[in-house]
Order: sequence, then C-alpha cells, then structure tokens
Amino acid sequence: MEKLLEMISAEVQNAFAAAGFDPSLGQVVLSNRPDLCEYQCNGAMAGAKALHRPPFEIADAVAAKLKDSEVFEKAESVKPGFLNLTVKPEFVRSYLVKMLHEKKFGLKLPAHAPKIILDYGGANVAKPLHVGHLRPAIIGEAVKRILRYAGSDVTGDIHMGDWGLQMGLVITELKERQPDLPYFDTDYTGPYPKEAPFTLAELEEIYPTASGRSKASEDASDEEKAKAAAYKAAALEATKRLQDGDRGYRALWRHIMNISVADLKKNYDSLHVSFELWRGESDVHDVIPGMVDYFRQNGYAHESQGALVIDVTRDDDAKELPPCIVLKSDGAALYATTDLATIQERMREFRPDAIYYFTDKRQALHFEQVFRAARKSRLVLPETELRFIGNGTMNGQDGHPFKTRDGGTLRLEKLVNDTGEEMLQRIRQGNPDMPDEEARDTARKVALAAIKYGDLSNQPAKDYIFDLEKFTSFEGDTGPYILYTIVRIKSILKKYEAEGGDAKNALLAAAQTASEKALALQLTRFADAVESAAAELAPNRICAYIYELANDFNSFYHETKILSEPDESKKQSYIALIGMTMRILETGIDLLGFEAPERM
RNA sequence: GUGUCCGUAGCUCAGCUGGAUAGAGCAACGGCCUUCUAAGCCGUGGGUCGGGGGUUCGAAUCCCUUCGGGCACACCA
Repeated sequence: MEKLLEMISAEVQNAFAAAGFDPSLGQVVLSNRPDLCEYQCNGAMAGAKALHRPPFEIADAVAAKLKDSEVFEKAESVKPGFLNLTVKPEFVRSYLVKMLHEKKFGLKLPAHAPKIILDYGGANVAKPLHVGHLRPAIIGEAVKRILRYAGSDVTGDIHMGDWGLQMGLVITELKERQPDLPYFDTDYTGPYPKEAPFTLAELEEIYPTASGRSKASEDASDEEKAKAAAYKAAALEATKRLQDGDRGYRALWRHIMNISVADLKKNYDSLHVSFELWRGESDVHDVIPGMVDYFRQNGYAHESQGALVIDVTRDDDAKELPPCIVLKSDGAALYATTDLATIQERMREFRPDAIYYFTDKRQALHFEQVFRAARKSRLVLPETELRFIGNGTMNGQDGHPFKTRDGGTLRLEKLVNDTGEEMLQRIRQGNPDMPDEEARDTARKVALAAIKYGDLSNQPAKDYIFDLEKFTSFEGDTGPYILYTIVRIKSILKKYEAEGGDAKNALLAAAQTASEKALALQLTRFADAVESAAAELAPNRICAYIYELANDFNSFYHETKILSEPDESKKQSYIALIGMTMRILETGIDLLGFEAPERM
C-alpha cells in the first residue's frame, strides 16, 4: 500500500498543480520543527526562482488550495515560504486501520523477489569465535532478515575458512604431539577411528600454540627463527598434502571440521545467527584447477613475478590497483582464488542477482580486486551485483583494536555469558519471585538484545568503541529499553484481557491528545524505516525507528491512564493503539535478530 | 608516498538525496512512584558541526583546499 508520506505528497502536489505551479514542487518531508507542524513542504522556496514569484506568495496560493483538504487539519504558509502541514487525526486513524489489514503493515513488496546470497560468517575452523566475529555475524544476520522481510529471496552462507594454512598448522602440531596416530602413517590402509584424537578444548589450544610456533619475533635468536621457519614450512607442506587429498590428513581434517562446526553452531545459535549454507573454502577446492585453466585459456590471467594474476586496474583509475593473485608462485591457491571459485559456484548453483559480503572493512581492497577479477573474467553476469559491506573495527577504550586486559582476544562465548550473568543479577533484583528457569531465559534474551542493539545501532562501516559497561547498562538508547517497552505493553494487554477485554478486536479511534497522535503517526512510518534499512543495508535505521517509537509510546504511557479510562471506546482505542505498537516493535526487533521476554 | 574512511556537546554516537532554533544516550543538576513494571517520564546546563574558501535565497549536509586521525596497499586470511 501507498505510504502515508506519498499520500500526503500527492495531496500537496495536486494543490501545487491547482494553483498553477509545477506539481513536482509538492514533495513533502517530515517536519524539522515538530513544535510547529508534523510535515512540511519546501517546494515554494525551491521553485521561487523559476516561477519569478516570491516564495511566500507561492506557499500562500498552495495553502489556499489545501483549505478544504480531507487530509490536512492545517496547512499554512510561513515566513520565507515554508508550507507547514498538520494531518487530520481521522486520516491517520483510517491509515492505521488499513495498515493492520495488510500483510507486513502495508510494506510494498517487489513483483519478483531478487535472489541474494549473503556471505557473512567469516568463521575459521579450529579457531574459537572472538569479539571480532561479532559484528559481521550480527550485521549479516540482521540484513538477511531485513531483506527477506522486504521481499528478497535471501540465502545466508557462512563461508568458513576451512582450507588454509590454519589447517596445516593444526595438523603439524598434532603430528608433533601424537606422531603414532594412524593418520600420519602413510602405509596405513585400514579404517580410521570414529572418535577424534582430541577434544574441542584441546583443539582450541592447539591452533594458537601452532600459530605461535610458526612465528618468531624480530628480536629472537637465529636459532629460534630457524625453528619457526622450519615449523612453518612443515605446516605449509601439511596444508598442501591435505589439499592434494592425503587420505590420513583428510580423515583428520574431517575430525577437526566435525568438532569445530558443532561448536560454531552452538555459538551462533546463542547469538540467534543462522546460516542456510555451511559452505567453506574446501567446497570449491576441486573446481579451482578448472577455473584457473579457464582464466589462462581466455587470456584473463597471466604470469607476473612467478605468480598467476589477473590485472584489475581500469582506465578510470587514477592509480594502478595491485593485481588479483590467483595462484602463488609455488602454484598454491589462496584467499582470492577460493573467493573467485566460490563466486563461480554460486553463479552455477543459484544464479543470484546479487552477492553481498560482510566482513571487516580492512578487507575492502581484497574484495575490490576479487569483484573486478570476477567481472573481467565473466564469472558473473554484467548485471550481477557484487557488494562489499565492510564493518568497522571494534576498538577498546583506548581507540585501538579491542584486547582483553592481558592483551588477548575476548572470546565471543565469554562476552555472551558475562553479559548474561550481569542481566541475571539485575532481573533477580527486580523480580525476586521469578522462577529460576524463567529468570535465566529472560536474562539470556535481555543480554542478547543488549549486545545486538548495542552493535546494530551504530553504522556498520564505522569503527566503534566496544564498551562492556555500555553493553550491560540498561538505560537510554539500548536494547533492554526496547524490550522493557514491549514488556510494559504486554503487561497492560494481559491485564486488559484478564478483565474480560478483547485486545485483538479493539477498535481504533482518532487520536485526541498530542502524545497519542505522535504515537499514531510514528506507527505509520514503519514501512519507510524498513525500506531505507533494506535499501542501504543499514540495520541502524531499524534501531533508530524502534527507539523513536518506544519513546513515543513511553511518553504516551505516562500521560494516559489506559486501563482506568472510564470511557469504554477511548479505552478500547488505547488498547488498539498500544497493541499495534507492540506488534511493530516486536517485528522490529525480530528484524534485528532478538526477541522480548514476557516480563523483566 | 598512493588509495580509502573518518573528524558534530566532557564521553559514545545520530543527522549528511541542502531548508526555519544541529538531535539522542551516558555523565552533571532539578523534579515525578497510595494509581497499567521508575530498566521509565518531565526539565536545566553544555556545541566555532576540525580550520579556511566556494556554490546557493539557504550548507553539518554539495565542491575545493588545509590540518588531524584510522585502515589498506601482490604471493596471510
């Protein structure tokens, strides 16, 4: 259905036309001065020059045409030439009623759902998730939900890092520790054990150990440097053997995958982040040779300094872009190779209209190279959209990338658990009678809201200060504030129903007070918020909208006695209004990827 | 050095397809719980929108320039 703003604009545009002016001047926007009016039109000033008329005269003429409008209660021309508009409460009421009867509150859906693949996991196998993984996961999940709601056919793919050097490192370290395992015996032809020779906890310790052993610091002795170099060489060799299909290494790799993926699922579940596809770099391993041949045969790639590269500089670039490296000088594939092969496979399997990538913005250049290489080599159609949505870095209080007190990385699991504990204490304090199980469940929900809202309310591309205290605070513009608002409404509706009322079929009347009308008007803007969030891939738009809506509700709530309202039709209307507010708030947080408890 | 992003209140950030007195939250200060959850509401103080030019009737928003900062810059991912 048409948006309220479009209907209002149409009304004003007609008035411009009726007064003999260009109707396109009648575009209406939200008022900058809510103390003066609800909507405004600045067309008179924009058109004054071309029309050779003072703006005030134009605005006056248009205002005169709007005198008997069905839409506006007040349309007046002011000072230089503003047209200040106030909408009729009855017009708002009928609009809201229409919204309620439409699917998705009247949001316009595209005739054909564009097929979009979202690549937003970025998780590496054998490495625990840390706070750095939070942003791409949360943002990607929210964008997925928003795009899906807005009518796109969206598929989320975690695209794990499961094939690179880290696997070689883990295998090398395992081999040093347990050289007698059958996986390392090249003469072994029997079946390998079903059980992995390590636990999750061990695996999580093995990788950082191995990674540390492969690197030597600047001031290390020559002997230490040589040891690290030898270790790294062994890891590279192991990586290659794994990729070449060594039977034992592949078996070991599957163990690593099984244990790691189960843990990743658990962690992502706790964040309400899910993926339709659990693909990884390993999935495209077999198609890489064919793709590389294709690049060679069609002249897209050429040798440079021993490596195989695709030039990606364009004529309109001021400066040359580094080429996209497809094969290293030792012939091995790397990051760009698997990304290109993944694009090829996605095109073959899904024919997507677009692929969006969510990772740290420091990878911007890499993706620019990959996208250009993909286009140049016609891995994608000319109209296939490839887009990189880089998220800002999570910094600590010092403005540098976040580290724990001892200089390590904070594990995602710990962040979630710590926040949950904080919330649990808070909830027990406020609700001493709440059963333990409910308190825990509620704490989890509130903690998740705090974490997600705290992240999503920032612009994705901006760096932001990661502040645990801010995450666990519950005042002001936070996730818990939104939940609190929803819980308040739920509580009122429950009481209303307990008193015999029928909340679902309550009749909405035209708003009578200022706060009531402000709330009603805010509800009409839901579709605008979703549309702009989807168009800009910006969940922060949804945050801003539901925050304003929650504010409008709370103001209304404090001025209005709902359940004790003696006038039955008024009371019913209040119930209808707050019921709709609740549904829209809940839809909003669902788009962001969290949910509200029954009470808190 | 080249590219790129950013610089708005003490702190953390909105606003940036140009519009009337630049908005929130936190922090500070002052009110509001016998009445639907005070994780709330209402109010006060606090800003050369980094600096300088320009375009425009009008600029935090567009253009240029300058200063300051982050990040990235071929065989890691």
